[in-house]
Amino acid sequence: MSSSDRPPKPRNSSKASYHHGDLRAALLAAVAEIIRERGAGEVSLREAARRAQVSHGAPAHHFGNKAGLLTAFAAQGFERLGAAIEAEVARARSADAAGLLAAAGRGYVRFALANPEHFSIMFRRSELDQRDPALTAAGDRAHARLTTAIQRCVSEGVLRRADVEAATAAAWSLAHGFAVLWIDGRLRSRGAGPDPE
Amino acid sequence: MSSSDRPPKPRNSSKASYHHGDLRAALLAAVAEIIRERGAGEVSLREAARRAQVSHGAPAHHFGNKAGLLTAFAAQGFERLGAAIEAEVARARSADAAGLLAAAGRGYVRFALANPEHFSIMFRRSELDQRDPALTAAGDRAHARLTTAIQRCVSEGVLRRADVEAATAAAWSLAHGFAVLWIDGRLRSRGAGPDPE
DNA sequence: TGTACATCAGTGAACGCGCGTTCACTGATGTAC
DNA sequence: TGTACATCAGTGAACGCGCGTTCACTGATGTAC
Repeated sequence: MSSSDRPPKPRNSSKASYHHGDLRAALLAAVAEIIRERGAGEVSLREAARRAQVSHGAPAHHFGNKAGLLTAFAAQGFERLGAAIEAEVARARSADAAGLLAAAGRGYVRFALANPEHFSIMFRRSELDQRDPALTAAGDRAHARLTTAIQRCVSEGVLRRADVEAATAAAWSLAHGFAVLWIDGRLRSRGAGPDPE
Repeated sequence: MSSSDRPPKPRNSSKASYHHGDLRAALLAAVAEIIRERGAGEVSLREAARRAQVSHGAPAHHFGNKAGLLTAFAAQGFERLGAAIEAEVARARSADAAGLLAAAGRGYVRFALANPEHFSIMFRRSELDQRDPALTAAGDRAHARLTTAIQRCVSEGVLRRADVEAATAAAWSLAHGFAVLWIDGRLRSRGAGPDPE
């Protein structure tokens, strides 16, 4: 008995190895799942812990507090947003400046439609820890991708320097508004895939 | 003693007369206040009751449940949105079709910036009772104001009929995105008032 | 004008729930020797 | 290879809180006579 009443050690399966394996990633995935199933307002440390199959204290231990978890999730979103814009711009490498800007917008929308859970948290500033360096860095990086495309428009003479500010606001507004309305289901009556401009 | 230990009857002051006077309006105002001070996620029946100075059971008695309160608040928002668009369009009566569309967009943004509390609830569909007739009616009415402006563009030949769908999506996206980003504070670094297009 | 009554807006006690956070702890891991 | 130890990721009990909802009730109001 004394040797057999210990449960068998968990196997070193592909995922679970070191304590949990990757609790951080598991919790972020749980957050996405909760938002998908119940909405962004329903995220809680305890529910995330339940889904990641750890005790309810674990998330706080890992992220400090609830804002920490949401902030990490939002930062992950900004990383992906930056990557999505980058990818679309790269695909349109040979296009002119206006084409690049359109590509950036397309990347923005693509990201939002592919990651509505992240998107719905990223802009809830009041629930995030805005001093978090990872969050601000990721946000700045994503923003820089848009700015770069606008600058290209200026240097190629498509856009006057005086209009940069307005153009940035307009392009961002258009992409953002489209994404928000689409995710909310208000634009989804007809139409096929996402359409830029 | 027997006649004086009753507290003095509340005076028929301009507001409080019939039971509460206008509890419905007081609760809706309380909701706006909570959102302004603490954010849209912090609205609760009990806090609204506290601010309206009634018992915590009163809001449920009036609106059925929490979704009922939020739905009434959102419906009020859509009413105001429709009125705001209407007002801007009326002011631009003599403009051409494109001018009318711009005016409609201006009305949309004006409303959002003047009523960020309502705006932040109106598009949280999952928290509203979407079968509520007052909500859908107000929403449809506001939407119709945008559609009308687009139709004018078609009838004046500014827009091809085939582009109506895309133009509606673009106009709405632009106005909505601008409003959302502005309210969130992401566009607010420079610039004076709200700028259309 | 006065009286009796029906209505129903608002009360307040009670319920059970899930939450965030804290904290002493355990036990698996990596490391020093 | 083997042993002792320090670290620290994750545990689980405990706390106090605010919440939504229910429900028997009260008492101000409007109405019928």
